[in-house]
Amino acid sequence: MEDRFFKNIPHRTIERLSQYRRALQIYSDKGKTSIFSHQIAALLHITAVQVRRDLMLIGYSGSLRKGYDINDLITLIGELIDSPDGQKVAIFGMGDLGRAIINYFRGKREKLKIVAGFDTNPEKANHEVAGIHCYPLEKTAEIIGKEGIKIGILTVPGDQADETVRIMVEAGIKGVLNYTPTPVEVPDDVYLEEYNMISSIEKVAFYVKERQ
Amino acid sequence: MEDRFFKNIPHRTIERLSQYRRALQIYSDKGKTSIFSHQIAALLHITAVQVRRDLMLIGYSGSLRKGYDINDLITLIGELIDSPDGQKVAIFGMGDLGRAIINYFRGKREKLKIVAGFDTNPEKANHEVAGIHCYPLEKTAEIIGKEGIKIGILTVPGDQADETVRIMVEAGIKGVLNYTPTPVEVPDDVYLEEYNMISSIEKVAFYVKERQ
DNA sequence: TTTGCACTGTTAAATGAATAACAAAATGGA
DNA sequence: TCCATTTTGTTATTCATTTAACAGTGCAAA
Ligand SMILES: NC(=O)c1ccc[n+]([C@@H]2O[C@H](COP(=O)([O-])OP(=O)(O)OC[C@H]3O[C@@H](n4cnc5c(N)ncnc54)[C@H](O)[C@@H]3O)[C@@H](O)[C@H]2O)c1
Ligand SMILES: NC(=O)c1ccc[n+]([C@@H]2O[C@H](COP(=O)([O-])OP(=O)(O)OC[C@H]3O[C@@H](n4cnc5c(N)ncnc54)[C@H](O)[C@@H]3O)[C@@H](O)[C@H]2O)c1
Repeated sequence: MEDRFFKNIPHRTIERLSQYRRALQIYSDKGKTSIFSHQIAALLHITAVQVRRDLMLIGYSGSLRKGYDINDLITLIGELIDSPDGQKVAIFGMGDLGRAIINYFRGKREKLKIVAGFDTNPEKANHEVAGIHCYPLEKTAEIIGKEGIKIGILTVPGDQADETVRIMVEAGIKGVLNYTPTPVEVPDDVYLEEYNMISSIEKVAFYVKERQ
Repeated sequence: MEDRFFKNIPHRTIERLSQYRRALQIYSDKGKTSIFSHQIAALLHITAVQVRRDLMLIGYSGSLRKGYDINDLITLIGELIDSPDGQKVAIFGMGDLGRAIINYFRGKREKLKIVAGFDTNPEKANHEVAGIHCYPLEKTAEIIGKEGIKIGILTVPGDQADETVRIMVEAGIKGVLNYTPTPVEVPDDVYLEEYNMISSIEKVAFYVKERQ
């Protein structure tokens, strides 16, 4: 019932909720306790109407004169998008990007923790890399199963992406974030998000060119 | 006239064109010379209709029995999204992420080159970092102007993002790709793209949770 | 030939998302 | 006390994008 309710929140709204939380956190750190829709909007370069509409969809009400209570809203967004017991994340490929992500992620989100890494390089496997234990790829099924890890970030070389994601899925990973430039295949019950940095830069380059 | 024509190609199509090119390159490397719409579609997890529609919009025709000529299509996409003379890119913040991007980007795209880096850290400024010359931030206006750099990638610490982007824009940058978790402000004539890695992971985590 | 098949290319319809429009409520000041 | 102002919450409308429908075409096999 409640699940149903959450299910038909637009994908774009889900993305924005995560961004609202981040922006709200910054405001909160400055000592603010409440915020207006147009202030949130200005931070994210969207309209105030859109902010109000999103908050309406998640059933949050602000007060007419003070706007939205920052801490309440952060809590509510957390209840909606976080898992109550937290979720564990593993990194596949402990190279430059993998390490950068681990360092960046550390301590950022309480409910979402990187707990293991996997690499084929024998110099990395069975050692700590950036403070995370790195396992050899063969141990994937064992560790993923034992730890109950459901989310994997893929940062292996492009030509290893297909094979690695196959191993991940077989081991029980249900959500893959692929930073490789190689598009990969997953079964229907696995959620896949691909991010291609080159495309982002090319898009910026295209619109810069077009505007001149 | 021709510009007009390109202008009303949907933003999402522009994003996909860049991805088509990448996927086509992989196919081409395998020795293939032609490809069907449904094959391109399978690679990118979209429908064949959408591929055909996109290609229609850019005015490319395939042959009925062989599909699309891979090299022709790569060339055409290049003519559309690349600048004929190439575009130069600068990185602001030569830390873990900045270096990873430089290494990753090297030699990937002929028409899009990272040619300079900027950092406030005196140990980095005036040295080579990952094979790119790193300038102190004060030199931004001079170098950006002299080199004619129009695109900047922002990888400084979050609390430096606002100030750094101000300096970039003042120096003449017309397209910003912001990898900082801090949303930034740019004037109307500057194209801004923001990517927030935490939001991507949170989105994956959300949909994994919801499906259980 | 002719028929069936596997494609492409294009127009039409449906879906999804953002924006606009506006009613309702609380506050502070006239 | 009442009015103007400011902001929320919600429905209606517009806009963008995807998906569906289908006509057209060339090839291969009968
Ligand atoms: N560095 C960047 O900024 C950047 C940006 C976007 C995308 N990418 C992509 O991310 C991926 C990683 O980039 P990187 O710069 O970290 O490369 P890297 O070479 O530094 O790291 C790759 C790591 O994966 C390990 N590895 C190789 N095969 C493996 C396998 N089958 N299973 C597990 N681990 C394996 C290697 O030992 C190495 O540690 C690449 O696909 C790259 O194209 C990188
Ligand atoms: N590392 C990641 O995987 C990752 C992922 C997503 C986002 N980010 C974000 O990217 C940014 C950089 O991350 P990082 O891991 O490379 O951090 P880092 O600390 O390794 O690098 C930051 C670099 O910026 C330089 N710097 C500081 N102030 C500057 C200024 N005003 N102008 C120019 N240079 C300046 C520093 O000297 C340092 O070299 C951060 O905002 C981080 O949140 C990082």
